[in-house]
Amino acid sequence: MSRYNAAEAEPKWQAIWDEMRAFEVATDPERPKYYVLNMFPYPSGRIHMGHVRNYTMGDVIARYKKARGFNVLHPMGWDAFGMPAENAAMARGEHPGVWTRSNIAAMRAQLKRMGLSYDWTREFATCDPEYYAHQQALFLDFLEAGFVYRRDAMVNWDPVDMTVLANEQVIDGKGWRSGAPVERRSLVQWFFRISDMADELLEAIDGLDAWPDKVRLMQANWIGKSRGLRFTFQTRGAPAGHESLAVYTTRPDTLMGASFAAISADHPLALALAEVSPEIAAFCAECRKTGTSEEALEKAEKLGLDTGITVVHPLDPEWQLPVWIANFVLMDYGTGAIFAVPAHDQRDLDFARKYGLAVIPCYAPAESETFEIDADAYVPPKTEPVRYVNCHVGTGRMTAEEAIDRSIAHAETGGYGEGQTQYRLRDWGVSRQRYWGCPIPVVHCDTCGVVPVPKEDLPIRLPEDVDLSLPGNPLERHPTWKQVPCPRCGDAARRETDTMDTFVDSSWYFARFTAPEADTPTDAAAAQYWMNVDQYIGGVEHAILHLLYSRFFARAMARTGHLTEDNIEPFSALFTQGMVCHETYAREGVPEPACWAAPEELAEDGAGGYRHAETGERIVVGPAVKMSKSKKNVVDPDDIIAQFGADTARFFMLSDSPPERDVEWTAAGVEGAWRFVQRVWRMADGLQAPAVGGGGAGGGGAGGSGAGNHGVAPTEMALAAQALRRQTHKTIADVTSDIEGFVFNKAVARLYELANALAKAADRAGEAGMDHARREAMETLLRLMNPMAPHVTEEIWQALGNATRLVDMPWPEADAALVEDEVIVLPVQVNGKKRAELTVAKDAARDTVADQALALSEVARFLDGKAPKKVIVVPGRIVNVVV
RNA sequence: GCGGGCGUGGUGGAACUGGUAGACACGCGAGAUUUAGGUUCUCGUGCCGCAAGGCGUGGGGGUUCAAGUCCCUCCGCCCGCACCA
Repeated sequence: MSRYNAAEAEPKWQAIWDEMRAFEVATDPERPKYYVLNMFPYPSGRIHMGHVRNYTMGDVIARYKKARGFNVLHPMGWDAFGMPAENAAMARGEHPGVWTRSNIAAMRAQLKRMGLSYDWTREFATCDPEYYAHQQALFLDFLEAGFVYRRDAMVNWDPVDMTVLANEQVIDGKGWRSGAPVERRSLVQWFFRISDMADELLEAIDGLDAWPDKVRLMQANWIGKSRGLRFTFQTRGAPAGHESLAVYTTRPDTLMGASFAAISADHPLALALAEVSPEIAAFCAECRKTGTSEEALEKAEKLGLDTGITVVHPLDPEWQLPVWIANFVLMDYGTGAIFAVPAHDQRDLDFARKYGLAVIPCYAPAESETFEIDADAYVPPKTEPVRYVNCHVGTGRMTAEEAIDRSIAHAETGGYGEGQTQYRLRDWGVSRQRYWGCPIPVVHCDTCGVVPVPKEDLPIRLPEDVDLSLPGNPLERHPTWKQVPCPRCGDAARRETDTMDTFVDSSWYFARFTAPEADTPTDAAAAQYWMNVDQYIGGVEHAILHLLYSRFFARAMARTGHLTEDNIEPFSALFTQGMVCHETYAREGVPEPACWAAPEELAEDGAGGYRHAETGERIVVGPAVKMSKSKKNVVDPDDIIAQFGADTARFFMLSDSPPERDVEWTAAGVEGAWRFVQRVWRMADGLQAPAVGGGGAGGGGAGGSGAGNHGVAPTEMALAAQALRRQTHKTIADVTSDIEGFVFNKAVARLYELANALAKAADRAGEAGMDHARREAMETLLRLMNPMAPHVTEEIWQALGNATRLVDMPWPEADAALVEDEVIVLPVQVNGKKRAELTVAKDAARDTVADQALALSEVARFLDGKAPKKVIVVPGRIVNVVV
């Protein structure tokens, strides 16, 4: 009996597919298309198991859809700009481009060993001038259309990477990559006007019904729409130019509960006051320090300073409120100023208690006569009716929503304010003071100002000779690169030295894949045919940034003629897969970073545990966590492919856990997948020579019926053969719906079941129809398994004597007559507990079923000769006898 | 704090609109093959019990002929956002 040799077969089949150009596709309006895309990787050097899992899922979908007759676009490329290349360049003295290119070469080779069905002719890297030239063209068109602008802005400055970060890249007040506390600086920056599309981007989320709810919710929260009232206070005692103070509130129904106004330390009024008051200046400086760098905002104490200024309450000219500068008021939301209602807002209450300010309730719990605010603000849900006791638009029970509506109307009628919708989403700052990114194609001229580079001069290439040994922007320091004549007047001018955020690169690559050779960013015909991406697959960590930016980009591209309005939602369906985890091994008694041991450092201790092979320390096995170099719990895909083959790695990645959940990588699990691959191979061995006994288990020399069994009428067919055929066709139906539904673990389970049935059927070789049924089952197994384990299935398919290639075979069709059972087994319950089973015809009448159930001895036992109270028959499901 | 998700054997996980809980796999146990180990094959495996039977989906309560699934309540874990007015 031979053994399947993956090391030999896999490269062979990969070469055959290459030669066939099996996965190269072209626009073909005659055929339906399917575009399946995995989030392209950053070329960090090596692929990891997360990539293997992600790309295997995409490949299953791609191969399956191809078999279903679709013209499948399945491309791969590289998200190749970014900081790590510069860091590596600094560390090794190697040019970022050289480092990146060699990483790409290594990773491409790894991906090829996995047998993924990519159209490699479409490959590109975002650092290719052929790619970023078109990105620059898009930038110019966006600039002309008003989607891009430049302004002086307070930015998040990463002092380690010496670059600006987008709000989205600041996590807990720290740079997402460097982890350094972010500082605030004022710089002139380029922005994409994404906030103008906030409402459109929010509304369209409703239509993304093939996206995970979780992602849709995260995007909606990120955009953060709120409805409220904007109105103006008249000030008393404020410096000139600050006679009024605008505030925004989502609770205008609590206007009567106002006890003070508060402004941000960055508010123009605060800045004006700081000019003349050292005390205020010092306080504002203190606020800014804690603003972003303090990580424990939760514990951050409310700080405030009374400015001495007052404002007049809009509903009562005699009523004046003090104006405080408060550290919890943000300048970049609303107007940077609020009015505070301590009774119904916890922050305001904390502040009021600390500084002895008034607490005035507007509404109270319905049941309470003696209502008092203590340490907790009273904040009932907006949708529930509450008892208003002090409100300018009415008292008594009403919902806050209703009161808010009335309050806005009241303000608009009274002319002191207007309804306003606010968004949390802010414009996307894309300027980065780095070398390894796409240059922004404009020139700064002292006479003409900001001048776009003419498109015929694109790309603006990055200079090759750069000095990366110093912090800061190498383009700024370059001796000649930025010196150019102004495209408009010809005088000496300077190039823009900012490069684009790398999220820009990944915001339109999916469109470029539809025509990677086009001499414009997209090709209309190709984009029309291939877009949108039918299935996008990637990590949930991109749920907000990348996906939101891409949605913005598609709209901006449509409005500048690079896509159509049909393609403003680029990803029709999204799937976010879970991570690949692995146990951790810690050497006992060794402190944290040093304690981690790699699996190969372990030795079994003979008692079911491990010791460290060299030091002998006891090993504490920790829970499975995401694979990471620092925890030393990574498994290298190359090692697995070398040992077991790509099919095994792919099959295991699909088999153990639901795709959206984390999967734990275990040696036992991989071996299980490997055993299954070998088992399928052996089963085919038995089928090749049915006449010569001894191949399969048991059996003996009963074979010999040869091919004559094909076409045996069902009535003549042995029961076992019929049963096998039924199972084969049920498996087709189940696996098909499992793949469609992205439940690969269940599809795998169905394949195991079919294989088990096939193995059992080997005992009955030679029975009428059995050889045919076995052959059908075997071939079906191969065809259903092919998208998951493409090499071994091709190999067996060929060994079975087929001249065709599975890669070209259509998906099997389930015979509806064989999927439905004629006879079914119904569970029979007595008082809800299962007591017996009953075999009946599929379409047996209720009464017949009930009678038969009552006649069963297991049921009669409980009846004791009496009639049952009730008999419930759910056709095709269950019988329940109530006594 | 706000929003979302999850909780099922020793383990990963199945269970469609309420209808046989534990598919499939791993692990474990017994046996067969093998010089031996591994491989392979067969059988068994939720828990208690010799059995009949009983108990079982985080805890408690409810609806129903029937609840992992629906409702109420409590507990635990995970993720996202977070001084957003």
